[in-house]
Amino acid sequence: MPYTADHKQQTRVRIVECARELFNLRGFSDVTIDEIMGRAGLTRGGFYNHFGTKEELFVEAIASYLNFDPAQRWKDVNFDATLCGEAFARQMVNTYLSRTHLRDREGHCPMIALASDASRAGARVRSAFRKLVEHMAGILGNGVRAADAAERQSRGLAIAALCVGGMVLARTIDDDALGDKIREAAHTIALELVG
Amino acid sequence: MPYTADHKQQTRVRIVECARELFNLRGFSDVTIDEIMGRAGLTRGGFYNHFGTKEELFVEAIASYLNFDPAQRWKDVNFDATLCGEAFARQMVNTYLSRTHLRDREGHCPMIALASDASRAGARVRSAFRKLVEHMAGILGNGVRAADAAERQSRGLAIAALCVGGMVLARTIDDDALGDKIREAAHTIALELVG
DNA sequence: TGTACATCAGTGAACGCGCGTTCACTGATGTAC
DNA sequence: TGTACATCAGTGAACGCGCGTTCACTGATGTAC
Repeated sequence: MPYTADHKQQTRVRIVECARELFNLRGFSDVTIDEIMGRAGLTRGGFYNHFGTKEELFVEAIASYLNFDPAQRWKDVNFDATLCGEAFARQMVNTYLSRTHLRDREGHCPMIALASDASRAGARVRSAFRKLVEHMAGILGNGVRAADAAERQSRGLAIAALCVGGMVLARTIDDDALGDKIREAAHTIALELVG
Repeated sequence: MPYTADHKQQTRVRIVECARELFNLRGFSDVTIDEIMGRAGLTRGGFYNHFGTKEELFVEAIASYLNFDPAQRWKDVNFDATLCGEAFARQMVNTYLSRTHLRDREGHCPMIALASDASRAGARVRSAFRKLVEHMAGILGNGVRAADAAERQSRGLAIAALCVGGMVLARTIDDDALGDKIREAAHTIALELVG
């Protein structure tokens, strides 16, 4: 067998990362396979050695964010993966609504820029997207004071909505100062809601 | 002058409405001018009698939502435009996070499905988008109890983020029951935040 | 150890299709007389 | 009032371009001997 055993796998991971960045920047439809492969240091034709279709890559790009490590990408973010409960939820709010996250327009969470593209895509894309929502809302719900499991879930979902919505609006606005106000406003309220 | 004075204007308005609906459904890039004109009962070629470019139509489609009248589109929504202050803000939260609004995937607010497309578009599109955000946050801010103008603005922006984020996630999720839970959770918290 | 071979990740040209935009033309309608 | 005309909203074919996908080929690398 030519090439080392994980050579192809490494290439595949690189393509997925490049795709997630470009999709974040310019959306699923407007990014070409040519560009993605170029960013990964490859050429167009090789794409189909790794993925059956462009949409299959979209699935992977979204799903890959479940393994995202904030501390690795953002040196100024102290992310402690060993925390739990309220402390972990507060940390997630602080990281998600940080200025660093807002400014990283290619590395940020796919829910911020790709929700609409995902809503129009196939079942596997939407399933990957749902897993991100459930993951985030689960962590936030675990950190919240609530009377029962239903209220815990409900508040987790609402705080996730506030985090994502704050970033969506802050990212889109054509006025950096106002964008940062939106981010800060959402941050303040989200922390209040965690308790 | 052939045709009545406002014939062309009426056609233009119809094109803008059809465009907003299609953009909401499938995004700016994936909707063709052919489809938009077809929905408006016209043919492709006539488009450039009304607009210089496809992006110019995008500006109008977003801006047109400022004149949106919920009561006219949604018969089951009682929208009283004469309310003011807290009552008007509560009414906006109730309408925005209603099941009716969530289910109307072509008629809903452009901020829900088109934020990413807008963020990648030109200055005029982004300006139109910002006006929507400011309009909504202004109404919400006016309905909130706050110590000063800055806090009023901040809380208005945060509630707007929660409304938009709740609809973005609820709309994208591939599980109707969970989608509605997200909408309800955001609705509950948004009403609490208005006060 | 060195060499020939087999494998398959990667290449790049080509295909087919569809979209934004242009343009010469049509024909319905308001106006002049 | 009736008719000829001028206007311009609307038509639809055509253009140019770029993208997703395919495919025959290349060449770097691990393996067999």
